Amino acid sequence: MPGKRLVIVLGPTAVGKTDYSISLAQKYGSPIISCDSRQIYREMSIGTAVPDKDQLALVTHYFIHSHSVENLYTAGKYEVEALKLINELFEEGRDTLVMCGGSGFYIDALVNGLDDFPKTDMNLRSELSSILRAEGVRPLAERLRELDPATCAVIDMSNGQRVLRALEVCLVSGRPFSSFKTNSIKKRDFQVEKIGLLRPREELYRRIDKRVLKMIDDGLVEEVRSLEKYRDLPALQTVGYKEIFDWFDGSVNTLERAVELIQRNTRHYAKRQLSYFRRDPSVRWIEM
RNA sequence: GGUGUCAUAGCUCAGUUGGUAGAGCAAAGGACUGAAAAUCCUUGUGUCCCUGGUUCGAUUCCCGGUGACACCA
Repeated sequence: MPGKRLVIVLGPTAVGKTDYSISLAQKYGSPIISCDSRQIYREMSIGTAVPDKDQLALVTHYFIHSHSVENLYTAGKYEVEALKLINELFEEGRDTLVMCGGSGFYIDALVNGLDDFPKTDMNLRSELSSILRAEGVRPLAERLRELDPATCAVIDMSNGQRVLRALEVCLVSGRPFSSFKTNSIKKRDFQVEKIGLLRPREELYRRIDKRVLKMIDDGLVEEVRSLEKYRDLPALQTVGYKEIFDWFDGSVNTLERAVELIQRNTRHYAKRQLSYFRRDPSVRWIEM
């Protein structure tokens, strides 16, 4: 598809991606394809800072509130579903599409593609997870060392989640995790343009602090209460939800303290997003 | 006003039997192939409150000062 272009608006949380992407989408007459691993869940709204009703009315948004926390969602699924949608929209005759989001791994999955790994066995995963919880990474790391030394040389062996995933793939497939990695970039039928939004750190942190207070005013506590039954699902391992759950069960003493923790953890998150995006030389940065 | 305790990293504090100091948190940097708002790694020079004394050497001991807190008046 010559001349087709996907413009991706990315950046740290609270930098102002939503507003920016809406004006861009209006300019190009494009819908917005969201690329956010949490706004995708229909049960979560306030704590994930989804675009509000008025904003959603201005431009069609995809992958906002489109899935349920009850079903595990992954970057791999996103790659397949988003790519399908994008190709359909281009086939309708559009030249430019706007994508917006802060989930760097999802963006990479869409733009470069992930390798084909075997399907996850959830029973095996929960078995390995309980070993990780009870005994730490070591037993998993030792098994991985036998099955896939090449991966051990490359990944951070103190990262339980990484070790677990590699081991899981080895056990499910009977092949080393590393043997699935091709280091290739999948071909896409469109050009990709990445726009990164930036603000001075202090200003970004002020915006984060302020937005968290607004979430509380908007009823975050009630939203989290309504999701208590989902507490252990991966989707609810999310800044803004974890801390309120901790307040419910008393491991955090006061709501004020929970709010402080949400603000701090959101700052940490923004920082991680920045270090993820900064290493991508294809991003064109714009100072807000 | 008197007596006592304390004063060390942005914060909370350890410590140095006298040889110029280190934890947690904060903060900063980084990694990332299906949980990614997840998960993991790295980074600690600071007038050790100020002045003077003792000493080869004082952040450490002593005198005085300043400030905070507590108790007594």
